[in-house]
Amino acid sequence: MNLIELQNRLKGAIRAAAAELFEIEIDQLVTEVPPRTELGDLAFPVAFELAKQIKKKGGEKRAPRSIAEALKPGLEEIEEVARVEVAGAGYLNIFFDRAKLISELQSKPEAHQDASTEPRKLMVEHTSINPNKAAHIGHVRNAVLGDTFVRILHAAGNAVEVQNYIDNTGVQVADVVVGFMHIEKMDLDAIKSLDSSLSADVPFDYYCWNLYTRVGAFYREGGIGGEPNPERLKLRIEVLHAIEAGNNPTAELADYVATRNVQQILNTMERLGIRYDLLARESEILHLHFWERAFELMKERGVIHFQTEGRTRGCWVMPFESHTGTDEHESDKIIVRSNGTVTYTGKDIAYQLWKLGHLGLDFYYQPFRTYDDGHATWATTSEPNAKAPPGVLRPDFGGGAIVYNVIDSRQSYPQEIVRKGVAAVVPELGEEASVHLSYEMVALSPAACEQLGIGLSDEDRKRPYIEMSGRKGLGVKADDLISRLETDALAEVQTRHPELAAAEMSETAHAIATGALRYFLLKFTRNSVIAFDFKEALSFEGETGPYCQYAAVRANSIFRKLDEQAVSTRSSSDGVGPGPLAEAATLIRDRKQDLANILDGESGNEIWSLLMLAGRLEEANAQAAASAEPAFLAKYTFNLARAFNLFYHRHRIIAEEDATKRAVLIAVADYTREQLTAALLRLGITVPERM
RNA sequence: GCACCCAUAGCUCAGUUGGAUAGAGCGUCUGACUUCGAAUCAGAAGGCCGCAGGUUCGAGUCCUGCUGGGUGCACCA
Repeated sequence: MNLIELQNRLKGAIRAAAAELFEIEIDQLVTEVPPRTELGDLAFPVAFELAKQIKKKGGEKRAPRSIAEALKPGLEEIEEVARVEVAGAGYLNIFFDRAKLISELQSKPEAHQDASTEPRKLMVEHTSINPNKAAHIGHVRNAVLGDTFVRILHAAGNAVEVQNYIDNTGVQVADVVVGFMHIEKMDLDAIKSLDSSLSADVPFDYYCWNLYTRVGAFYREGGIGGEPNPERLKLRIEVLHAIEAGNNPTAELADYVATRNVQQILNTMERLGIRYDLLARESEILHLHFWERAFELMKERGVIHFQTEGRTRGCWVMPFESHTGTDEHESDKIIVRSNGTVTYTGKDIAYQLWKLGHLGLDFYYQPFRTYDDGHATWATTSEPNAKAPPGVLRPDFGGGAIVYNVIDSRQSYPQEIVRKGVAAVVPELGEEASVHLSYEMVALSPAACEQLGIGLSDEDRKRPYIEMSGRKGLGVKADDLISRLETDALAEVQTRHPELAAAEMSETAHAIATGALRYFLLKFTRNSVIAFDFKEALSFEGETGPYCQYAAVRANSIFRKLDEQAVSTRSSSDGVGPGPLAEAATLIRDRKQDLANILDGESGNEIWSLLMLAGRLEEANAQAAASAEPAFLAKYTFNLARAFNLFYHRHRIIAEEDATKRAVLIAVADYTREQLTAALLRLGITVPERM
């Protein structure tokens, strides 16, 4: 028995009563948590809705309170319900049988397997950083959002495939290649020897970050702000064509640069506990002719048509009536240019069709990286005979039932076109199969810019935030920030726990740093712009990841102490005993009457409300999954940690003299730490031994 | 010009498909370490929820208009 099951039973009882008494089918039954525990554990404002329905149906006017009274008896029959009160204008407030429920909540675990009997697979694409430079904090928001959402979907019982799209043939990679070839005058061998000679301060992706900003200036006369230099811009086109064609020294060089950056980015993400199943590379979408197939499908189904006149003469366009055209802007979206080349959106439709299992073509695959725990990240390849080491089993990639694309909100227009295009090609899929999991950008606060030594104009200083730009090299690099968090955390650990071994110290510092950064990026809802601020991001106090970790660490230390006590008392006798948790469980099972007294009244309410909050993890998770909003789970986790810290302060658990009360406190603390640890794990945050 | 997003405490943000007295964190002020560790807790102060209408038993939440800010609308990716 968990709270969701209990809630469903209550809903069932209300539905049955409404059907029987008023002949009304309730489609949406709202539940609510009363503002204070004294008002009950669960509330239904259903009588208001029923009053409306009854009036509409028969014209009879009936007071919500009397409707609530009529529904009451059916609810009171349920075993775990102690009593039901009608409150306010007509709320149905449910009070659970606390003594009964506390022992039932103890008997876990809740297996979700029954929910996931359907074979459908969900797919999440996230990170997808252009492989031409190091990751910055904005990229990390994308990755953390995506990774956390994957964990939430998993916890809800879904099969999930994680993809990271690698645009290894695009202009951004081409620009860095131009930098290496035409600014640095390097060939592939020179780049390789440079790569192996780089220091840890400036690894390959950092080097590319700097080079990329120099290319921006290189394209203009006299540097940034100057007129475009057509001769040099032609180099970009040349490189781009060479990369697309493949099988030439430039393409080989580009492949090395892109692959090395992907490796570096994967290293960065590994620091945050983020991994992928598949790296889908644009080079294969190109070379395996995914676009050509999608083009055929789109022509067949009449999704696009050839323009014979007007400004877009010679192009294949997709009509897009929801956007009205103006003099400046076309209402139709060009998919194939008049020179015959395909736009990015066209390629994206092909990729999306493959993801959903409706392209009729597949990639070849090879392992890109394997991890100690047996996990493997695969990459696409155009080599049909790609080999995998023995023992590494290839999963079936693609064919997702629903595809979530984690992409920032600036791309909502192209994403809309992809969604509509795919739905037009495969009508039975519908637009619901493609979900744009959009989020607002991470920008820099003016204060953060100054700390980075970035000069601002007076105009910029007045703005609420300044957009980061890879092109301008304007941004906080992910590895820099993580390292700084680790340094700060390590200093704290060293002063608090000088007795720990060095390895354990740095492990703890790493857990804290990851917790701080992940929580910081998750506490904002997706459509809120994060104006990055160093002070906030580097904080370990207040609403932060470390705060939540600390609550779990404290809870664990209670049980460590309890175990130590148990061991020391046992050593004098036979050396075996039931252990403190089992003892508590026995007391809870046998002393129902004492239990009821302890859980009653003001002090009982306070203990009980923590247990109820801890019991709502799955509910919070389900809501986070349904609304694709990881922040919801982050807020829940923080609130649970906060409630535990309060509980921790009010009760001396180990020193409690009343045996039954002690058992209750132990049971509640144990249940809370389990739920809190599980919640944190879904946010990708681990709980260290000590901190 | 058109589309989408945002506006809630001094600052940064929550506020679940409309529900009971609008909540956190930071900052400010006051207090709590003989402890299961103070990366903590308690208390105080701080709100015409951008403005004006509307819908209804009920609106921070839904609708319309307005104001102010952001983003997008390439034969770029």
